[in-house]
Amino acid sequence: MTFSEENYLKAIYHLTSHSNSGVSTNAIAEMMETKASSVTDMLKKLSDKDFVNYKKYQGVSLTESGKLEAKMIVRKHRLWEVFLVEKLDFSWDEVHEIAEQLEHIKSEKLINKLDDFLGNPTEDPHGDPIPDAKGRIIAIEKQLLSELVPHQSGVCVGVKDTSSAFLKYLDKQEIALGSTIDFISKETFDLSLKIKVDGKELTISNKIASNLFVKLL
Amino acid sequence: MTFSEENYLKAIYHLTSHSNSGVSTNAIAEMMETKASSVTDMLKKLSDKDFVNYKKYQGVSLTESGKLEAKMIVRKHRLWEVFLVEKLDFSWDEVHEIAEQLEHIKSEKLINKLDDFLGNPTEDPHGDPIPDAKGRIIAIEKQLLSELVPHQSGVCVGVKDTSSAFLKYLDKQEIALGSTIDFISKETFDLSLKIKVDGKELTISNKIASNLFVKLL
DNA sequence: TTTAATTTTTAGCTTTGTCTAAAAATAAAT
DNA sequence: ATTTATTTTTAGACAAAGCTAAAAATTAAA
Ligand SMILES: [Mn+2]
Ligand SMILES: [Mn+2]
Ligand SMILES: [Mn+2]
Ligand SMILES: [Mn+2]
Repeated sequence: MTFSEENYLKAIYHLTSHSNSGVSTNAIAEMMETKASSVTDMLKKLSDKDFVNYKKYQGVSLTESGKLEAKMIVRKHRLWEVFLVEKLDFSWDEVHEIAEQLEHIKSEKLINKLDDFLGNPTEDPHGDPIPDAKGRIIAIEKQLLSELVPHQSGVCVGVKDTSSAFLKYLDKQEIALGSTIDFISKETFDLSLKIKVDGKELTISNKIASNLFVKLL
Repeated sequence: MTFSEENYLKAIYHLTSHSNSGVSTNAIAEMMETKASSVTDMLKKLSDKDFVNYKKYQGVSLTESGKLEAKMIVRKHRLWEVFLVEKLDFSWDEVHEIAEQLEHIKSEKLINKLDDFLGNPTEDPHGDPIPDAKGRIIAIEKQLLSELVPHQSGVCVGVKDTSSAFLKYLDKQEIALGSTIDFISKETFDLSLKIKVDGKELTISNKIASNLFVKLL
């Protein structure tokens, strides 16, 4: 399995994880920042290897083996992110790029030992679940802060956007995983939210709220 | 810098580190398990990028920038080996292959943080020196056990052959880095050595002795 | 239901790194 | 000093992964 094949599987996995229907060539091309023609070429290759179900012009989906492969790459990515944050003291906005490289290291023994070394974490630094060695995922119920109604409270458990810009914004506002968030009121004009973060009042835009996952208290 | 370019630089570095004259195309081909024609192609590319001094038919050597690049790859390789052994509890015969992959991960910050996390080790699990962030190497004086004369004693500080087979043999004989070795006598017929390892008497072949580095007591 | 727009695929080209086979240069041996 | 052997380089081919431009299929619009 080449790096490129692994990256395509991962992209298809992420695109199909929420809407579990087939995914389009263009959607993959956009996510991978490549051209549709390149995607078509790769889909044929992945189809020959039985990692995807592909019929011309009809979108693509992962086979069971393709899904497992994808989950193992995601597992590696997220475990390495935990390592970088917990052991090497990286901040959560710096780890994604490095994990993009580390996720391609091939050694089952390595990743399982790393898993143990980290204490078998179930979530990565961004609150995303880490598949176990068999591909099982423990999904916690969480919802977007933007979907709450005033006077509800929750704990911040994840971010939807994991861009460095967004994560740095959260650092600046002192919003972190584990922060208690009380939803006070919503402004009807721009849908911005007045909230309390660990007791401290703050106003955030709806865009921010729709990228923050909370678990209701 | 591609993985392949990095591997060539590393090979040339290792081939020139002892005999610091130019190295032949064939020698590189043999070390990299590839063909001489492939080597020639790569040497042109590395020469264009000023990593090597290369003139047709006249062997090749590293430029200063090439040597520094090579050292940084060796640094990464050896630091990752320390990580695998010290933190993840791998044995010293398992780490080389994985380090061959990890040495290509690109992030200066990562490797320097890893270095600190490991306590800035100066040697890897096989006793080889780890270049620092600037490429400096602290060489300890050591010699092959096969070069000693009877009644000399030393501490085992390194291995020349790092193959899994050899390392497993040493494990079996309970010879490890740090073991005290007393050289008792040499058999004239086959040059085999009678030694004591931490007080326990043992006979080893000359081939073994010529792959063990000791520091004289 | 034709036409128009969009999406997807194909065809052909490029780069990287590899290979084999042949040619050229160097080294060794008569 | 030739001839022979070895080493090194070149020439040409191939697979992987990407691209552009054109063709084909599908979807949307008129
Ligand atoms: Mn990530
Ligand atoms: Mn993450
Ligand atoms: Mn090694
Ligand atoms: Mn080593």
